[in-house]
Amino acid sequence: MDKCHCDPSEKYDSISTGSKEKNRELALLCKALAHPARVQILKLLVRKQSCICGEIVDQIEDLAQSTVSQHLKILKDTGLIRGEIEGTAVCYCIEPSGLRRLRVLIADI
Amino acid sequence: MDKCHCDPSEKYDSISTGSKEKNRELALLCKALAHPARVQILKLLVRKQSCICGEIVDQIEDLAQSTVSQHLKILKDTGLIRGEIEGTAVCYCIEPSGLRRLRVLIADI
DNA sequence: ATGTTTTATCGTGTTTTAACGATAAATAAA
DNA sequence: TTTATTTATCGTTAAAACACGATAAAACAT
Repeated sequence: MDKCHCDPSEKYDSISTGSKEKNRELALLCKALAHPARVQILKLLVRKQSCICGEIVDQIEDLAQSTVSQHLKILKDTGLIRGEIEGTAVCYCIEPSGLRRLRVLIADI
Repeated sequence: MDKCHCDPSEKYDSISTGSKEKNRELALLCKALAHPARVQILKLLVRKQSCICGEIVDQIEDLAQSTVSQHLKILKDTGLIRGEIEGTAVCYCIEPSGLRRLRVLIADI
């Protein structure tokens, strides 16, 4: 609860808020994690370092299969996970570069 | 592009994806950053360690004053920034605990 | 007291997200 | 070949996000 005073000596022009592109990129990654189910899926895949097939659907309780499938698609399109067809099932796993990128951009804030 | 095989030996029950509450919390923080303008505002306030009054509106080009105000409100409600009335202006600054929390939860993934 | 500046809020329209059931597509099993 | 299993996609509905102009509220200046 400390005070908060403006310092007019600092010029705004001299402050870079990073490239527009990076901001957009971070916003997209964050949007992908802007839903509890997607956070849960990502964590699940991080912890089970080998990948998980469709039982993700069972883990995410209270959501229909089609809904979970949508969430998986969002994570995949954002580059945070990867899916590979394994017979009749599909095997999802972390896309490490995506997660790394997220961490870098967050650190950049 | 390495292979991706399921390991049926790992039991899903034994894997914790963190408390539902934490997942929800991270999702909310991420949602707050799920828009480029909000990312930009946050970065601006981090870099200018003393706070900035309404010129944020000028920095965020192409958005109306009322829209920027909405974004500021979202960041404030999420606990990432703080606003304090300073005469007729309002002075925004980072809420360090919020950003710290975000970093912790991201690291937790 | 009156007018000006700054910011928040309201009302509105548009777009995007979220969720579901139903169904299609692909493979495996019978 | 037929049937079952698994997953993605389609169509729909409801809710939330986004953006804007207009306006209200508060403090300052005249």
